[in-house]
Amino acid sequence: MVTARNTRQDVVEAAGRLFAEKGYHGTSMRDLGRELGLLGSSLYAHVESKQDLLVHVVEEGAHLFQASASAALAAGGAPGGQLRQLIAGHIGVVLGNRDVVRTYLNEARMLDAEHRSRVIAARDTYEQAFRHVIAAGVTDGSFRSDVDPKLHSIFILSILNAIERWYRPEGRVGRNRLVDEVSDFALAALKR
Amino acid sequence: MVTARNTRQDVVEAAGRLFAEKGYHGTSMRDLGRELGLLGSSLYAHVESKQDLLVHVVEEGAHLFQASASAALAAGGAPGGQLRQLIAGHIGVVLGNRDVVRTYLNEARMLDAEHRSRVIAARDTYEQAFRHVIAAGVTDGSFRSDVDPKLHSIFILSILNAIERWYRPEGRVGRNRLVDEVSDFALAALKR
DNA sequence: TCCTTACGAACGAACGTTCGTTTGTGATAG
DNA sequence: CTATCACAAACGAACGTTCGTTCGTAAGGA
Repeated sequence: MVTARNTRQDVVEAAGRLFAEKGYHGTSMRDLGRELGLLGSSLYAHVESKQDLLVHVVEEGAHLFQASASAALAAGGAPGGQLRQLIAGHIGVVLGNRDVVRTYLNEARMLDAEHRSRVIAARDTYEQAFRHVIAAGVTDGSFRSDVDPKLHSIFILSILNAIERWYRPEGRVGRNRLVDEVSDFALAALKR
Repeated sequence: MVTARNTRQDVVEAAGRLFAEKGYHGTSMRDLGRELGLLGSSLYAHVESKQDLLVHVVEEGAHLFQASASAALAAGGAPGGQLRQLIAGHIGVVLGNRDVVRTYLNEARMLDAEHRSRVIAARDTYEQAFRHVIAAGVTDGSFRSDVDPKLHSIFILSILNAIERWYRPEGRVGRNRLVDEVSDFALAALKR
């Protein structure tokens, strides 16, 4: 394949980029075409509709996080270490797929009701991974007994999901340092 | 018959509501008119432009947070207590002005470059309040010496700004409990 | 020869906004 | 107490533009 023609994946990627930057409703099909050197109408050779593009980007985001949680939990180990794994995995997904993640976090509410509720369900499942690890730590005594697993998982995920809003890879905080800082911050409130 | 006529403030309020719910670009002037029982064109008796509406809602949000920080710091006291005041104030603003805050947090990036940079500057000033209180706590020895004030203020603000995304006033977590949980979570990572 | 890719014109709908007109209301003058 | 007036609020048609999408057609590799 020599010719630099565009594939469906190219379109979805560009959509993730523009949706992240200008929002779903702030991005037109003609904008998206321009990003790929095409006319807006040409995109319909690759994609069913604009909404279809959003669905694909958001579902890719959901899948990335789900896969990350599965990998983090598969290793097993003590709750403290597992939580660190979950945090490191989440940060890896955010930093490795910024546009997809931004779209996943900010534009999922623009989906039609059916797709949106599936995404919300996926998010809840993902949050459960954090909740369960924290609850396990409370049960086995490695975390404080007055910890509310649901609230703490929300707090930790709030920090993790905000990273795309402020983090700059070229800044003074490296990726490993970021993982450590977030983990230490989260665990300080949990450790007995 | 008492015709409930609309004022400029009514329009701005309704705009905050719809911008929060469907996003700036997802809200049309006709949507906004319908919300008030008007035609879209009638709004121009109260407002210069759609962008103008966004400016007013976002600047109201910026002002609310700024006023909250001023009030929290005016009381003085130890860094730990001041941080609690900042957190309580922030949560008060979020819970008392949900739509304005949601628009402030999510739609400010849709502003034109000039207004957007002013909002970013205001946000940075607000974050400085948190940074300075944390730095003061490090200096006077009430917080751990290896705390990075900038990172920790970002983490705390991440938790605070995410509240509008998940908190339900009718849920099991009351407002005072929320303030306590967030404060304890934040201070656990700071206390030596 | 297919099949994929892209074009470019065109569609109807919706967009933000303008404008001349109508409506209701409160103040004022007789 | 009523008639008149000014004015803000709202209407509704219309503007030029952009929207998402469709379709017939052309090009070029497999």
